[in-house]
Amino acid sequence: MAAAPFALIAEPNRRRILDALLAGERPVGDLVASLALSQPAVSKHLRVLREGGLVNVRTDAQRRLYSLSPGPLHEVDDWLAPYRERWPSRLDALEQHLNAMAD
Amino acid sequence: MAAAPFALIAEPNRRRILDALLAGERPVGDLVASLALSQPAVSKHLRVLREGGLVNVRTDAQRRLYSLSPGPLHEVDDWLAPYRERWPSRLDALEQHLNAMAD
DNA sequence: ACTGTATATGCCTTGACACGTATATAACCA
DNA sequence: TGGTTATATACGTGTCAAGGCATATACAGT
Repeated sequence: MAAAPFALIAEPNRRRILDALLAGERPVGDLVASLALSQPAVSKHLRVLREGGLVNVRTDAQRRLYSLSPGPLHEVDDWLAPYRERWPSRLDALEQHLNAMAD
Repeated sequence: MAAAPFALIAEPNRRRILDALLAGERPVGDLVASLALSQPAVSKHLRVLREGGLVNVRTDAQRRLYSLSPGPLHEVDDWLAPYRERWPSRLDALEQHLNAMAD
């Protein structure tokens, strides 16, 4: 049951997998090598990402090449929009700091 | 131990709390009323959000007024940046559809 | 067919977390 | 002080997800 993208990117290792795929498609073995994680663990994350529509797979002989499919991240971006408009400026940060000191 | 913003916004009810705060600061009771959730549950979410720096509290007599502090969401936005550049166009979506049909 | 390589799945354990109920704390008011 | 309102914490419970190890599956080369 394809999880929401929010939950998908909550897992640090999954974010690292996605980050690794930014450079282009990669076989599972490559990902295992770059994340200090067991091969089954990586395969399971890839499955979750696949079911969530964040990655695609392509079969190449025994290997399976995973690539990005960032479409669903759009939902996160959309949700973020109203908050982006409320981004704190540096002055706000200073103000918060002073408020914290006043406590 | 202030959780990363990614984990904070993974919880749907927490997102709803943040969304409710977009309109301005609110006492806990208001939030309880708008999310069909027990008061303790809301208080706990607020605690997590507070520790994560996503909300501020202000005491007003017996009430505690929570307000947004969206700064940490910047981290999510930053992480999202490289993916945003890879957003699928409608043509990409068509292509994916065709690829899926070809399987 | 047999072996090796690459990846996926099954099973199990563990830890985290979301929730509710009950209770504590705090501020207000009479 | 006692009672009432508003919110926080303690505690117990159920669920779920992430990880590892073992094993299955798929493909390739001999």
